[in-house]
Amino acid sequence: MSKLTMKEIAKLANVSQATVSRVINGNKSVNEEAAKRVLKVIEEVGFIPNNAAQTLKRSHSNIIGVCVTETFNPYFVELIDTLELEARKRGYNILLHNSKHNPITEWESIQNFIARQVDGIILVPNGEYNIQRLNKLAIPTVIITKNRESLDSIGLDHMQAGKIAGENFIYAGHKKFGYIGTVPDEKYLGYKSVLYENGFELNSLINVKQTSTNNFLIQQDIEAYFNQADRLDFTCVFAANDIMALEFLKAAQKRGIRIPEDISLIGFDDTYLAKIMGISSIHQPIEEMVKTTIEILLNRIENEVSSEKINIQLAPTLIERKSSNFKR
Amino acid sequence: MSKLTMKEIAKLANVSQATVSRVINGNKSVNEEAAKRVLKVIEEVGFIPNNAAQTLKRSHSNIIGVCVTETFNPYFVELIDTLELEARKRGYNILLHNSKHNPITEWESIQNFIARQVDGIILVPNGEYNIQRLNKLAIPTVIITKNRESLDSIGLDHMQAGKIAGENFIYAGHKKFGYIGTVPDEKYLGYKSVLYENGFELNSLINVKQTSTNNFLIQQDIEAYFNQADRLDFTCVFAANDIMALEFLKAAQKRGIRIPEDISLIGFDDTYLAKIMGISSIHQPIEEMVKTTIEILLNRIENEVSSEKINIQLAPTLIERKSSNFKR
DNA sequence: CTGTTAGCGCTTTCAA
DNA sequence: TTGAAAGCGCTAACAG
Repeated sequence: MSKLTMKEIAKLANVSQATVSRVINGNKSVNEEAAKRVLKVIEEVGFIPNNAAQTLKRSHSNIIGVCVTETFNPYFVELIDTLELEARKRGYNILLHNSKHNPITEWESIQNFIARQVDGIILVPNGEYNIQRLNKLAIPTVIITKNRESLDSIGLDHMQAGKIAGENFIYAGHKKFGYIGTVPDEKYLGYKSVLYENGFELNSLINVKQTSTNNFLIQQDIEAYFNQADRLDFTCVFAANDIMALEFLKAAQKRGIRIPEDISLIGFDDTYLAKIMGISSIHQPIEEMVKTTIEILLNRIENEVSSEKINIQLAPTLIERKSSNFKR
Repeated sequence: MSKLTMKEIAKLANVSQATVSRVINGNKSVNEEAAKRVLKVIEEVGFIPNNAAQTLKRSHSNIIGVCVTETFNPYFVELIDTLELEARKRGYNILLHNSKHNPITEWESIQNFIARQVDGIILVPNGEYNIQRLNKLAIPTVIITKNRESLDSIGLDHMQAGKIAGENFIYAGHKKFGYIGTVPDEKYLGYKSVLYENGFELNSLINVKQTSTNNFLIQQDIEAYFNQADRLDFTCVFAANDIMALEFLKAAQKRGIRIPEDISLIGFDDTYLAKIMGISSIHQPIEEMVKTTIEILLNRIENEVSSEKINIQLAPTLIERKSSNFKR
């Protein structure tokens, strides 16, 4: 079945191979009778053109390489899903890789993309490691969820997100502040800066290791914090993502700490985890981000426009749920 | 960068293109000096062989097509992740598709796999729609998570899973039983059969529409049930997956129904959702399933062994957590 | 409107 | 150990 070629189809339909190619590619200038015959044969034998040959010949593949840093976080799953959908609408498939926060794996993925002749790359980057190399490759690329000057990019303003969380807490009357996440990080910086500006400081940092990439490991980090702290010196806490927020919530509940009465909590990503648990969270507009990403990328691929880099920063918004909706 | 070919490498290294191919493919019979020269050039210019050409020539791609029914359920995310890892260990990439429970999309994915010259297919099927067609295609395929006689398959014994849930409830002293899910389904059948065998019956079915493929839609279905029922006529309930279990839990809590004191709850898949929420759940051994799947598939691809179909049914185990650990 | 033909970049005989 | 050359299946320019 899968060993059929246009040659056989041509023979069966009594036309040349070129004509078969024409009807498959919707070329108008084919006799209607002949076209019908070809289509019938294709249908009957279930012929599907060999994409490797097409790619080789056309020197493009209609594939977009997507590399994310993790799939454990449901935020990325939703991102991937949306990316796939929007790409498909435009006639492209996604080749998905997961760098698992490892720059070496990320680079291998990029090489694999090149080998597979992808027409463009969408990357959730791990730091700066491969940005310059990627730039030299001169393949259409857009960085998503974060901003990088040297390439096209679209991301949320993380600094601003940190500020919004901080402002919200300050406005609600908090005086003592906590942060959960891996530092340094722009959210962390933004959060801290707004605290300082208002005469406060960050009282506690619950450090999540960079290598803690699943619920269980994050839970361990948070438990470790709770176990070494005699009492909590903050009344509100901002978590770098919803998984961390959720694990904090669980650890707190386990110890009889009430959310939000004792401690207000804000997460990040606004995934369904936050929705399920009623955790306030900073929303990332996935659909807008993805649509714009595809737009920019296909423009680069298909129109080869200006070399001016595009860098878009989306504004974060806080979705308030019960975990922080409590004035002191 | 990406327009380099072996020809240029050959010229730069002062050898023939064939020799370049030889060193890339680790062919022994190449002069050591020459090989070193070639490697150096490749390194310098960052050459990566064109995979489309390789695939065309070799008539295999080292790609496995994987098509799942959804990615919303974290169970499938974990499945995909493990699949990717195990495949990569064996030198294969994954081409991932999501049929979103649509047999037409599923068939399109399969056709895309053929077009892309995948060496094999791993499928989480939607019913029976494409099983026969797939069989005719004569491409190595293994069905995962479910069993299909006409193809290689590995899955949990869903019937048995339903029985285990039912038995657990009966053993704990329950007399009135509920089920949440889309019916008919093997888990449902197994559950019901064990109830009948013990002189009980299914008192309530909370029907989740087949089209309810995310939290929100499932929530609506469950809310709809609660809203039309004056009182619950069961004291225990088995949910077809953890998402449903979770949404039931939320809907119950909202109404002051205590889990497990008023109603015992068992979910299915044993995802982190169940772990997070302390929901008892029937465990699916992902890693074992995936390893066996890859084993069977690569055996078919690389060794073209017997045409005897392999059908493996794994035994389900119940992981008891607080949602059902309560004797009446 | 249609067939012939020349490659796309690679692997792999075959001879040397 | 090596190079020349054929050809994987397809597209597209060209000639008719």
